[in-house]
Amino acid sequence: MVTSSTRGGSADARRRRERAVSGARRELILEAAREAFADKGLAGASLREIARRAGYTPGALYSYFDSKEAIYGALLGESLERLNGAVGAAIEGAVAPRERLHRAADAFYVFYRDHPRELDLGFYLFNGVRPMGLTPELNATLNARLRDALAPVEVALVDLGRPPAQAVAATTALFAQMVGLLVLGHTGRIRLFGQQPDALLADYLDALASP
Amino acid sequence: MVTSSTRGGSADARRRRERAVSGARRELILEAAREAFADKGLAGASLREIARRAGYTPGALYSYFDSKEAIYGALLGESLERLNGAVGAAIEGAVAPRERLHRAADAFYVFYRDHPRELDLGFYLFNGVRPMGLTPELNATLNARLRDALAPVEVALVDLGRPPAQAVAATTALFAQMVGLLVLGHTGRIRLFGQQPDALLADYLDALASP
Amino acid sequence: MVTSSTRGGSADARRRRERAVSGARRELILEAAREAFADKGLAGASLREIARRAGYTPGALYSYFDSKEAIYGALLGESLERLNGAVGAAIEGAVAPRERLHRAADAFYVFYRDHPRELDLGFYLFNGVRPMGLTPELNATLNARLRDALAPVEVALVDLGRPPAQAVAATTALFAQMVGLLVLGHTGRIRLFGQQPDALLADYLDALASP
Amino acid sequence: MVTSSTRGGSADARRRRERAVSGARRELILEAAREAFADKGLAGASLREIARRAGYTPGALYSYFDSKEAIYGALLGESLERLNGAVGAAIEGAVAPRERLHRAADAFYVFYRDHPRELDLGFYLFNGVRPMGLTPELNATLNARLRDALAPVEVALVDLGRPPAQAVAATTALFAQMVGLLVLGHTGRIRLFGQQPDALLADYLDALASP
DNA sequence: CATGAATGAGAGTTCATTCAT
DNA sequence: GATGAATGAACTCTCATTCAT
Repeated sequence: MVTSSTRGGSADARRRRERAVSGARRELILEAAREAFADKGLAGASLREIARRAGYTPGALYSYFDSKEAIYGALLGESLERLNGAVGAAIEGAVAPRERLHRAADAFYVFYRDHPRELDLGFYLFNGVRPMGLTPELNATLNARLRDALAPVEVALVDLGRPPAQAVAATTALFAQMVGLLVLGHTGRIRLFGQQPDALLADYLDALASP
Repeated sequence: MVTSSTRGGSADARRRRERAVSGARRELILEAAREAFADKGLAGASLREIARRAGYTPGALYSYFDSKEAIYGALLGESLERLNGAVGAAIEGAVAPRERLHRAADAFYVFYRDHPRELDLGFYLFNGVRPMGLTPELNATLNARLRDALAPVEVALVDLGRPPAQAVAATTALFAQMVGLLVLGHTGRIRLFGQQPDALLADYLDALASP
Repeated sequence: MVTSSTRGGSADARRRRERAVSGARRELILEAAREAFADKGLAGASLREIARRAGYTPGALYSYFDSKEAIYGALLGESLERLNGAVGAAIEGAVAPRERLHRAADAFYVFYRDHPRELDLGFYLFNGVRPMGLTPELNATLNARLRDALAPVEVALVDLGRPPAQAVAATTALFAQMVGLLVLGHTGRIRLFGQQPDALLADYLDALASP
Repeated sequence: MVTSSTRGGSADARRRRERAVSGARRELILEAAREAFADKGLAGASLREIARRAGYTPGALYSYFDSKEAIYGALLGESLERLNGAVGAAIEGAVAPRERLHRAADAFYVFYRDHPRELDLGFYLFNGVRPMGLTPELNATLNARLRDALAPVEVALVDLGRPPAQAVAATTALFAQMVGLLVLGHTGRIRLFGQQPDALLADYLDALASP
């Protein structure tokens, strides 16, 4: 592109370049936050700890984020992107609705089973009635991306012949089932009953897909 | 001995009185803790806050509990007692297994739906792999009381003709379903799908009870 | 004794009996304090810890001692008694002044080398210019017993022909030498120089006893 | 690069200035700590007290030191520097070994006689077997500086014709003698014997220097 | 004599955030 | 944009001591 290749003088180009650099550094901070969460969980992911891992002083992060909660929010955003990516990749090439259903649900479940801290993050930010520290816009975006991640399940159910109203109800119930299994699995409560969350989910999906 | 029994068991009586008073004050502290949890959640229920609400100096609480976690543990213990009471009362007089199943599950669900902080408490104390400040004995007790609260469901399923192995798996799955619905309801996530957790649970139970 | 065997009624006898019992319990507390000191040092020998080891509640100790410092003072008193006992036993039967000198000094040194906490105790109580929490009477007693413990050294030096003024100066210098070796040994500082406190003391005593 | 050097090394200068200011404030804190020690001793020199005297909030000190023990360590480090300075200044220009011996030992002794809290500090930080909150590096440095302060004594003894092994033993013994005199002088124990620590040290040195 | 409870002060440490430079 | 410093509040917990019972 001409504009960007004309050397430097353009205020426009400079602005764009700066934004790109800034975005990269934002990513760097989020990466540090992700590692902090994975290593030490919510309580350990203090702003200081994140800054330390990112190679910054605490104050510097306020150039990129308005507050600690905002970092958490951005991190949750990225997490949801990865979730959608995982679900999308899982159903790629799956033609049969039954298979799509299984693959989509499995991808969703496995994503959180293998990254339990990202589930914590969502719970933390939506603790109590209203989200904490998130702008309404970000909140809406996050909600939409969550719905997106479950949409393939709903579509598959419709393709399996379920009426739309029933499909959305069944999707919601499956969502609840998965969240419940994840939480109980994560806290070790499920061992109380000598059960395996993975097997229980498989049973649930079998029942869901059968006519 | 004659002397001590003729003197009216005064030392005995005093000891009994003191224990009762002490127990009442312990309750008072737990009540304050419960309120602190309800008002401000886990993060807000600091030792200072609990002491303030109970009308005590922070240090005074250490006459009754060994640590903050011990208060949490006691609180969870009481919560589980109330849960068991609620479930027990609900199935009182219910003869038909199907009705017992519905009533027991409903009581469990409603208990946490109406006291969401007590669900948080349980999650907090069993965060990560190992419980935090709880003695192994208390931990075992808490686990047992949780199983107790779900036992009526399991029994009803057996009475409905399910083989034992299937009954316990179904109970666990129901547990997960309820926890999922509670968490999603509590964080408002379920509104995303335009669903009502209560209705979804009813559907789940209907399916579970049908042959 | 008649008085004490005539059953109970006498107020005198009762007073005496009570004092004996009280003294025994005082001893019990001091024993607990000694153990606490030996196990955990000055910082760990809190009033609570001492009470716990003695099988009492903290408040109960105030029936026997006016303050924590008073317990420390009494403990130091007992320590000095044992010190005098050790020194006395060491010189028993020693005729030659030179041998008495060696034995007395060695007993003194070994006592504190093997019970370093009791040296700490003395330093603690006389930290700063004036003793803390000790009555002047107790302070005078403790000082006198300390002098007593070193008196055999002084006597031996006189018996070796030293003029009195020189004997007391030499005793004081030996005292300082022993304290210095004990402190440096206890804190490991003496290892810096690759020396052994015991050997250094032996050299010092040899020089002292030679004409 | 031309640009950065023509612009006067402003970033460099700034960095240098900031480091100097920071160092000065560190000194200010250490000065406050020193005063707190002098006024109230080890027990009274709490982090809060030090911060108060320095005009800081308690938390602010953590910008300069990692822990309370680290402040103590730095303070001891400075103390040992001053000690070395005092000893070094004292032997400046002293040619005769005998005079060097006297001057070096006197300087060492007088330093601690006039600043008894700094002796306490050293004892505190090397309490028990292992140093408390000090890094091994700092510990090694402190040990080395202590040896340095006594090295002139050892050298003078060698210059007086003592074999090396005897010189180090004699230095250690002198060290112990001085520490003993200081401790006994500081706690007033030496008055018990009607002696003056300064005179006793003079006697000791005379004996040490004589053939 | 002894208890159990309570006080009030204080311990060291961590936190998110702000702001001059 | 980034630092380094600082705030101010909060954290859990421990202490010696007191006192009604």
